[in-house]
Amino acid sequence: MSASAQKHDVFQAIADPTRREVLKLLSERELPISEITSHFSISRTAIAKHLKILSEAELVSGRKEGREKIYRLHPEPLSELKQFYDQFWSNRLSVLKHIVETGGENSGLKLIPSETEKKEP
Amino acid sequence: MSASAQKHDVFQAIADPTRREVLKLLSERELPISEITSHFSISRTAIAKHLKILSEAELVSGRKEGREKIYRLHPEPLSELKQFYDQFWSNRLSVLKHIVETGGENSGLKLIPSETEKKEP
DNA sequence: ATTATATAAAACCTTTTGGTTTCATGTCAA
DNA sequence: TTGACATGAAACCAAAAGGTTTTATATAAT
Repeated sequence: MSASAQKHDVFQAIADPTRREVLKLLSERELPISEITSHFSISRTAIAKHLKILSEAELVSGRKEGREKIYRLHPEPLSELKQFYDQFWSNRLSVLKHIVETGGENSGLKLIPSETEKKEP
Repeated sequence: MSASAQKHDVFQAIADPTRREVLKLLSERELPISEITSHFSISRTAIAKHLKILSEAELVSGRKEGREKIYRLHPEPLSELKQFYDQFWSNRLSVLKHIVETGGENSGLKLIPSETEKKEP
């Protein structure tokens, strides 16, 4: 097992709000399709398709138990999100550049006076 | 400024690989459309559309300078990604649950023997 | 054996996406 | 003022997304 052709990647998988909701549901406990469906206003078939996409992205897996299929979350691939995020926001020169260039506006970070400067006003 | 109707959100914006590449490019320095286009094999028009989507998600902004339009990155909204990621992976009971239930397989985390147990074999 | 549940699979439909090509417009350079 | 850029905007297209409905199948419960 290794190189999977992966028709759907994590980024695509989480692009849809319904799919994000499903993941949230499954983060609490594993659930059969029917129960997942009950949380939404769309058809069971539609949910099944969403689950298929999520499982292609390896974010969930389903096992059949009796007549129902029970899905469980596999949060691992979400680390790609963090990676992507970090590419722009963590320990990166570009962030410093951004802050310097903009003076920190809108950066979510601020250039603040040092401790020593702040104390004793 | 506040409630923006936001036709495209961050998740949708980064769903497309080309768009992710564009963001990467812009993380180095701001660039005019033509130059961005030169990094891809698709038309300038297509790139312009991608930029529109990115700017609807407020991930980039463009200013017109002379005859060219220069785009710059606005990484702030990407924090939504981290938020989403953290929802599943950080400081969450569900993570512990997941680890306990699976014994840590595929979790990216492991249950290892404590220091004292490990020492002196 | 019969019926109700839970899902699977297929066919179909509409809207959105990701592209293209074509034409118009503003700006810089000769 | 005449081109040569750099874009903007519109029309058009094929394929993918997100749904629905219908039909079939396996399993549980009576």
